[in-house]
Amino acid sequence: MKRTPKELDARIGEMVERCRSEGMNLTPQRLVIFRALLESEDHPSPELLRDRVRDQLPAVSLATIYKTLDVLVTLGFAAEVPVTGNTKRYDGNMGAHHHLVCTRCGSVADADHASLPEIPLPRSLHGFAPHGYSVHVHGLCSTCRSTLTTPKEKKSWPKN
Amino acid sequence: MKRTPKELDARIGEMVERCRSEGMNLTPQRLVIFRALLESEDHPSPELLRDRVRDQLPAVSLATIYKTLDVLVTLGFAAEVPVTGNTKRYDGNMGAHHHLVCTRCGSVADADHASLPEIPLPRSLHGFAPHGYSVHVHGLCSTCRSTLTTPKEKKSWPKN
DNA sequence: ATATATGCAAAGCTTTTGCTGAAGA
DNA sequence: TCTTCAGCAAAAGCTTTGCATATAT
Repeated sequence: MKRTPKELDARIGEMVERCRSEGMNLTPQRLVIFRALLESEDHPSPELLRDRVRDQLPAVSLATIYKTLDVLVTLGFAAEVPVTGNTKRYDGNMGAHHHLVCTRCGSVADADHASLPEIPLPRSLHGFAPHGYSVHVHGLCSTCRSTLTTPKEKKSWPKN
Repeated sequence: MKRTPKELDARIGEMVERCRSEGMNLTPQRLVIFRALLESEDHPSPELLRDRVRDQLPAVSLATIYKTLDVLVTLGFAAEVPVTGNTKRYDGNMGAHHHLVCTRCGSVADADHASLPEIPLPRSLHGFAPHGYSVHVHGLCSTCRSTLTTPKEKKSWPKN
């Protein structure tokens, strides 16, 4: 998610306020991790996020990354992204938006909610009461599109 | 996904054909697991799927469940569902459809693609070449809606 | 000063892998 | 008979937890 420095600072300010009002400590780890998440546009995994803050927090532990992400999710400043695969991935963009999922490399990019036409949700869907939605668009990201001449290796059968 | 016995048998027939044409063995495990997946409407995890086939395959191992699901995904007869949480979940419904995600219990139900208005996808989205989409509707499932007065368990589906 | 958080290491789960006996074709 | 597969157990990978120390307020 693109963010101006101003928006970024504003968001961090909200988070600072919220930590105070919740009686939580404002640690450098939390600030740096939150900022790194906000500056990421690729829904990083906890491990990747650790790599991104390592220059600022050389001794940070993965456990702290996990705990901080939990805090951010609980406070409503981050969300876990629904993905396939074995690792969690997080999003610091809490506005309504869609996901562009590359079927070739698995990348997940955000697209503004306004980039697709609005869907009028019915009052009820088979007894389900909808209250919002996001579209998962699948296709090819620009990187994969430009390397299409190098076909992805076909999966061979499990040889046990 | 609702399926008539006829559709179910047809689908299993396709899978049988495909196994043969690929030179793969048609084992009772594969048939039973695939059938159980097709009969599930809740996007079961591998472990839950094992529980569901245990009466027919008392000695089945979790490893076989995993391997079979891999095979089904590779052949295009199943798909991993993008979800949050720590366990994979699978879908035997390969037609275009949407997902109704309950924000209270974490259940994921299918909704026919026709249950929501069609979105005209642009040719390109920020360099991304779309080729399909599904909508993740979030809200309350009918079960959670009717038990809203009973704020008992928080989340029952994913174990975390 | 006191409550809260970090970092470490260990534990807990989920998923994958190597191997051997069993079974499908 | 000749592959391929199931089941087991071990390994690998991701996430959570307990605890002692360090830090924020």
